[in-house]
Amino acid sequence: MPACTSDRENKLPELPEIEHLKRSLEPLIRGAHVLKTRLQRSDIAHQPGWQSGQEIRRVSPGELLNGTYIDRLVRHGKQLAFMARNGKAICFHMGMSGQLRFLPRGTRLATSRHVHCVWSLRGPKGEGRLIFRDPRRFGGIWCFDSQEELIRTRWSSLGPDALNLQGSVLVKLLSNTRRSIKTTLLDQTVIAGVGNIYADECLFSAGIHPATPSHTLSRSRIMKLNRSLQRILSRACEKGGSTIRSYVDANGRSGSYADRHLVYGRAGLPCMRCERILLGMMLAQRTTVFCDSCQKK
DNA sequence: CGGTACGCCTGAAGGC
DNA sequence: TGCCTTCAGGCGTACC
Repeated sequence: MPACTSDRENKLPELPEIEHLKRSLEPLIRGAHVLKTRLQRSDIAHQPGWQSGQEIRRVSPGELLNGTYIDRLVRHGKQLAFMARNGKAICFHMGMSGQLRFLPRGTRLATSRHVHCVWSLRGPKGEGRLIFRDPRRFGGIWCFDSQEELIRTRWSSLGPDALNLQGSVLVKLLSNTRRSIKTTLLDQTVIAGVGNIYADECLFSAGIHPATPSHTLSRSRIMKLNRSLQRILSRACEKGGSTIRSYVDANGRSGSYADRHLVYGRAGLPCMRCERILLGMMLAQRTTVFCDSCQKK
């Protein structure tokens, strides 16, 4: 039996990866004075009102928090925001391959390819540069004049954060949609933060077939699903998220959760629970792996 | 409402 | 060995 497939671990940073990133960045940049910003690729930064095809409004250094202080880091779902002392806010989405790295003064990045924005900071642990790097450019930076505007215009369309979600809330969210449970879990406007890896993992853990129509799930099965979701997400947050080649934390370290994946990336391999061969299917245009024996509709 | 498809983008991996 | 093709993924959007 092969130990593992040639797991093409190239998946997006989901909630646990972003939460771990937030925790690793906080001691380095919370309270930091932003001394200088350099936007290398203007199309990676967005402002409300800017739409592709229209005239491009240049994002100014001030909008990237130049001259002010980073007071707080806030995560919602897969998105991370810096709240500044002057009231402004910037929000990051890492897409598939986004990285935020803090480089203490004197250290260099192995490659500066695909570095789109650089902030020079005087932080609580000393000076350094914060870099945003995103080879695939599915991610981006959104600039807001106020924190209220970020929440009103960008985060209001997201569902409640998946971490510490109450089971009874999940019951309510799933009750009025006929879509498959996997599709619903991936919909950020329903629940914020669940991506393909953790959707498959928590459905396996809860014994629920991914194609089950959401509204047919009993209250007790949804409560069980939520317990699985909370356990898997919180454990992954502590471990630093999945080991995904493209994900690294603020210090450049990758996560260590991959060895705990029971279904993700294991289609065609034996189920860890019953040893039957795990099946793969496409659901919501995404690779889905499940055990036909352990997971029921 | 839900489902299906596409484009965006790069690098890993597989075939030859 | 190196070139070429395929594929993965979130998310916005279009269309049935």
